[in-house]
Amino acid sequence: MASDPDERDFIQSIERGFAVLLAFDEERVNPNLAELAAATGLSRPAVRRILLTLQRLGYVRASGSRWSLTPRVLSIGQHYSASHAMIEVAHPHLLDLSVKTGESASLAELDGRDAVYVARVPVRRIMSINVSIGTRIPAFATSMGRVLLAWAPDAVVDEIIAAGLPALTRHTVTDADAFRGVLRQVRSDGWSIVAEELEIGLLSVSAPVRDRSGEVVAALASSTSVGRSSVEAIRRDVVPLLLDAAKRISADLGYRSSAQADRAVTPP
Amino acid sequence: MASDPDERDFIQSIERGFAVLLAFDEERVNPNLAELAAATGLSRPAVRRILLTLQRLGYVRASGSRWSLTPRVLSIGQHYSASHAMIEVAHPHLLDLSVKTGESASLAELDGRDAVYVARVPVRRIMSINVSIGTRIPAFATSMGRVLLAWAPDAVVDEIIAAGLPALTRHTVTDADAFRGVLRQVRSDGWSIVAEELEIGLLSVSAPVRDRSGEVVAALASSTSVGRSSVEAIRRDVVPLLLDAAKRISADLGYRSSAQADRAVTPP
DNA sequence: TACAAGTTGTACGCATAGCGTACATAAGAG
DNA sequence: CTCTTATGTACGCTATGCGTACAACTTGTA
Repeated sequence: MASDPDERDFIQSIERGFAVLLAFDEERVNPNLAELAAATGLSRPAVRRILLTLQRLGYVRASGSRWSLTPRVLSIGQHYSASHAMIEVAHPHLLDLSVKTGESASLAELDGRDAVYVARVPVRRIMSINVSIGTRIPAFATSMGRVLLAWAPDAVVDEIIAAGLPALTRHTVTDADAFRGVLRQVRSDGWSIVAEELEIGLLSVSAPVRDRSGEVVAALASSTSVGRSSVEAIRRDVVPLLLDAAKRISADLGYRSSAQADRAVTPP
Repeated sequence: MASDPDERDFIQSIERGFAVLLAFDEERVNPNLAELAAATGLSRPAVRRILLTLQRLGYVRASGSRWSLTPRVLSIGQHYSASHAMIEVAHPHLLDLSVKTGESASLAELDGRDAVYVARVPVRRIMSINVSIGTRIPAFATSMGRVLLAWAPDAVVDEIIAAGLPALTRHTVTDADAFRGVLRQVRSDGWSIVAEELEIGLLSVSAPVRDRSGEVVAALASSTSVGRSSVEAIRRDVVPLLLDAAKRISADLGYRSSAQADRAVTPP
């Protein structure tokens, strides 16, 4: 019933704790004991013990016989931002890019098959898409994801292809060979534009950010919509700004391009 | 050595798992086993088992003998936002308030002694303070915190006073009786302005948001700096806008004011 | 009012999950 | 090449956490 705790050095209770914590979602906003037990596949007494534990730790709260998450769970993510200098370093550059393009700017990292937003400067529009830090999007169908995959180990790409490339819109690249070709193109171009493959109307362009070791650690992106721009306009106007911003973030992270000597070296 | 697992129905391993996860912070960005063991007070084999477990769950990653968090930890907070309709409901109103005031707008909830940002519309300034969703600030010295405390059970206020009211700046209200007086004033005014009590130069004003049961569940705030505004200007210009926005969010949450009939009842 | 259906709380004895001590081993530093 | 400091491994014991089984409530229905 539990997933696969067949390995040594694995603490079952921790897995179970997270299972219960993550069972709170759109489907289960205020679940009761029985619902959580059903959702996690654990016995009711086990779920109860876990909930009482999480309650004592401040992550969940009971109102009658219904349970809900507390804002404490948001704090867990704070530790990520606090422990990754890149996010702070990148922020002024995101802001700068956003001002120059008039569009939202984002930074994402790869986690499994998803790109995860780790920093973002939104643009003030009423109908802005609901994207926040921590939001996950399938890597294969987004510009940020493709940049991350283009420089990722082959095994990662293979695993994503093996998991399947579903057609999220009628424009999504779903053929494995075509997809590998796209990644090769991204690697040679140094940037990726994806038009309406994740969602109709959505355009985004992305470039890699490297750390001091030269490894691609994140993808910088600028996104807009078909109403406001086009693939051609992006290629002409946004790509240079994006590459420049990505280069400056990389430089701030200590990356020294071997191909060309960077003029502005400013780690304050 | 462990904190106090003396109660029944408490799963020690879950507490330990979070202890290790939260030991990653500014102090320990890439800790090794020994550092984490020292930080948590656990034995090295125990920390190792926990790390291997967290690694399998995708929350930490090993690079050599150093460990670091993965962006997966950011996803935990997503479950909070997903399971709290208020955040989505409030967003357009935050945006509207931010546009009207030209300042950042925020929504926070009370968690222990802190106010926790759960939604926010930042203003695009280079020197914007580094506040993001999940950021915690001491409730007693902020306008949002005081609004939340003004309508919180006495026990919560007592506990905060018992924990002490440190002088964070030279303007901070640190006297227990004076503080209770401030909360009484907030309750009768229906809003709170706090000037430079958390940080020199920081001004903020806040008003309560109620759910359908009439309980105060969050605080809406507008914040600015002494260079751009003043307490008098906020009281005159911002308070009416803030109260209006807070009222509309409350209405969207199903709150019906008993004192006065709301004219605009617009749940779309 | 009594019954039924669906809850959550509690007790308890067993198995084993997870514990720490102790030792082996690898990697630098001097 | 030894000393130091780190991480990996083994192992036996204990108490931690497990699920079954039952009790106590609550709520809707006959």
